[in-house]
Parts: sequence; C-alpha cells; structure tokens
Amino acid sequence: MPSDQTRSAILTAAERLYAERGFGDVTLRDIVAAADVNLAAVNYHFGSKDELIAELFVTRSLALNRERLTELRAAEEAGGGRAPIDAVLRALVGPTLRGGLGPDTERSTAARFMIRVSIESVPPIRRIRNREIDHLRKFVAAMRRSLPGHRDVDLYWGLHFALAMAHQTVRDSERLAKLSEGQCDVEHVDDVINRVVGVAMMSLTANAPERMPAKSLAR
Amino acid sequence: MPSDQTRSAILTAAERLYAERGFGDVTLRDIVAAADVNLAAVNYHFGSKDELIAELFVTRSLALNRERLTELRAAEEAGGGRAPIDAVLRALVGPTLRGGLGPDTERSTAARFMIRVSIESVPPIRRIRNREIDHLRKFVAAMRRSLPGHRDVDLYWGLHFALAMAHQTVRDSERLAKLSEGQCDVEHVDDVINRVVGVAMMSLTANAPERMPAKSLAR
DNA sequence: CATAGTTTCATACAAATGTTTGAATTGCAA
DNA sequence: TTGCAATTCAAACATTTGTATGAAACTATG
Repeated sequence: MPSDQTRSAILTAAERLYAERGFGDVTLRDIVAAADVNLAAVNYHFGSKDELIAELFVTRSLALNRERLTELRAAEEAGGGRAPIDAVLRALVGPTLRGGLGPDTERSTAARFMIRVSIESVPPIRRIRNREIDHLRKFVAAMRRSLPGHRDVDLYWGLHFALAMAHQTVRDSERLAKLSEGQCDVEHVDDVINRVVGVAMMSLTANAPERMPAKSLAR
Repeated sequence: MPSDQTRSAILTAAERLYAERGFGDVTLRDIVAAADVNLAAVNYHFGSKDELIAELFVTRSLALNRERLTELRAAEEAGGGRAPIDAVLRALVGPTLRGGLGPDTERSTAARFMIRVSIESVPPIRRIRNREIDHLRKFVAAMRRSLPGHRDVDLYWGLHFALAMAHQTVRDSERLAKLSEGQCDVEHVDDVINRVVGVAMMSLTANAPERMPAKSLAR
C-alpha cells in the first residue's frame, strides 16, 4: 500500500485552489506547485485532470449528502418520523451555510469547492450531478411529511428557494457585506441559517395548503 | 464611419456563445466561426478578447440597470414618490426573470449572458462590477421609503434574498423542472415573478420593524 | 545484498489559444 | 479612374496546457 502522501497533497491543494479561483483559472502546474510535487504525479495518481476533479467531487458530494441526511434523520426520529418543517429545512441548508460561511477550515474549503462545482459546469461532473436530484427528492418527501396537505408544487418551490438563498449567500457574502457596510453579519452563521430557514418556512406556511395569491400581474 | 457589420456580428455571436456555454469553454475561434468572420477581426475591432467581453458587459449592464430604474421610477411616481414594496421588488427582479425565463429572444440571451458574468468572475469585469453596488443602493433607498421604520439590515437581507431567488431560478430552472417533474412551470414568467416577490415581501413584512425571531438555535 | 515493483523526476510533445503580421481587398472621395 | 484609408484575410507566432516518456530514486521482499 503506497504512502498516499503525494496523492492527498494533490487532492488538498487542488481543492483549495479550485475553491478559491474556480476551475478555469487553475492549471495542473498551479496545483503541483502548491502541493510541492512533480508535475507528472497528477497523471500518475489520477490518470487525468478530469479524473482528479471527479474524485474530489464524488468525495465531497457524498459527504455533504451524508451530513444532510444524518441531520434530517435525527430530526425525524426525535419527532417520531415527522420532523417540524424548520428542522427539515435546517438539515438541507445548514451544512452548506456552516461550511461556506464558517471559519477557514477544511470544511470551509470543501463547501466552497462544492459551490464552484454547482456553478461552473465542468464535463466530468455533469454526469454525476444527476444523482443530486434523487438526493433532493428525499427532502421533498420529508417536507411532505412535515406539511401534509400542502401542494407538491409549493414544496418544490420552497426547497428551491431555500437552496437559492443559502447558495447565493455563500457565493455573494462579500457583496452583501459591502452593500450593507457590514450590517449583514455573515460571521454569525446560526443567525444566517435562521434567516434563510425562516424565510423559506414563511413561504411554505404563510399561505397554507391554498394557492399563493397572485398579486397584480403587472405587465 | 465603418459599416459595423463585422463588429456587431462578433458581438451577437459572442454573447450567444457565452450565454450558452460560459466563458471558459468559448474560444475566439468558436466566436468567429459562429459570426462567420475572420479570426483577426476580433483583435482588429476590439483590441483583445477581454475588451470584447468588457464591452458586452458594460452594454448589457447599463441596459439592465436602466430597465430596472425605469420600472422603479414609474412605480414611485404612480405612488407619489413612494411605491408599494412589492412594486420595488418587482422592478428589481422582473427584468432578470423576464429575460432569463422568457422565450429565446435577444433579451433572453442578454439575460443569460449577465447571469454568466455574475457567476464566472472574469478579470476584465471584476473592476466594473463594483458599480453594481451603487445601483443596488438605489433600491435599498426605495425600499426604505416603502417600508419606513424597518431596520436597514432587514432591507439588505430582503434585497439579497430576492436577488438570490431570481438569480438561481434562472440558473437552475432546468434542475427545478426535473426535480418537480414539470410541476414548477417556469414558462409562466409572471407567476414566477409573483412567487419570488411574494416570498421576499413576506420576509420583509411578516415581522414588521421588530427583529426577526430567532427560533431554536439548533447546534 | 540483490531484485522487482512502485514512485518521483526532468524533460519533451502535441494540441489549443490569444495575438500579430503583412499582404490582399474593399469602399469611397478627389 | 486614381489614390488612400479602412477592413478583411491567410498564415504564422509565442504561450500555455494537459499528457506522455524514460531514466533515476526509493521501498520492500527474497
């Protein structure tokens, strides 16, 4: 069994650089320089640049999904198979927000890497990414259990909006801080999670099982 | 005065390709092939690839801001200097959503190009993008007029979430459609706008001038 | 120690990409 | 028509990038 030192040095350096600069701006030579290994090591250990990215992605994707589902199951077991809707939403967006906004740790790098992945659609990942749908469906099912009687279409929109807010907050935290001149404090992650979950929850519960009232259809 | 035919053919082709595939995957040769012009034409008319992108961006950025502000001013004048909050939000997210979700027209291409810009941060644009903050501040001011007594920080978050939902809906409409098996109909743009505005509005008005109640701070 | 298998290394290669060049062509005014 | 500037064109250039190669260094096993 090989020492794995080189291999994991490449993975660590690559993930950090991708998270920081995106896929387009990071070359193999950047990676091997950061990892302090030889250029040929990437192809030796991973076969190709794409396979390196794919390995990073599957690892982190599985970890994220596992973390979400663990939280969801814990909440559902605590509630006897039916978790309150805010707990379901919290399990959905919590891992991403804690990772993306929290202190600079391995988790933070991983979260930012996943954000990049979901943004810059790189070929080796497009295929694998379809599994994400199956993962999200589990949360739709949990939401259905939490809010019986609600129309499915509203649950879908609620989940979509919750993810949108979480995602964009991680992506654009800098702009938000600048716009608000520091008033929107993204450092207090729990407050952010409460905000996102709160808004998503309102959109689901404010106008119960009925259709959302369409206001003036201007233009 | 030159004929401009080549110049505008390049701009049109470039915008379409960038909107479709992103900046990383589109080469100058792709662009000139689509525009049916010579390779050297790009450098002759624009100086460099980056300047081509920059010109596209400033044009579209100004147009988008102008469209938003026109709608906002119309709403404020109709209300005697104070527009209802939903009209302000509608002016903010309407242009993006109508452009991004609407039929395949020039506007749709422009909207999708702008989405790309806001995602893949390419050097020639990062500088110009700071002006976006000033633009958004005008909407914060309008929101302040619409909802006197509200805390600024809540307005910032409301604006941020509204943009997040609009943005992500354009970006991920495909996933949403697949997840919901077509139940979430993004073709009916006005319905989508109503949903986004409705949720953003709830997040602003549900808990009036007070602080949003922080629910259980799980973990 | 000797040897076989694994890993590292310097270097090379081919393809792709943005840019440049200088000649050819076009459009138009004198 | 002639002459001149603007534009178009084919070709080439310099870099950059991912990948491949073959020798060297290392590791562990007999």
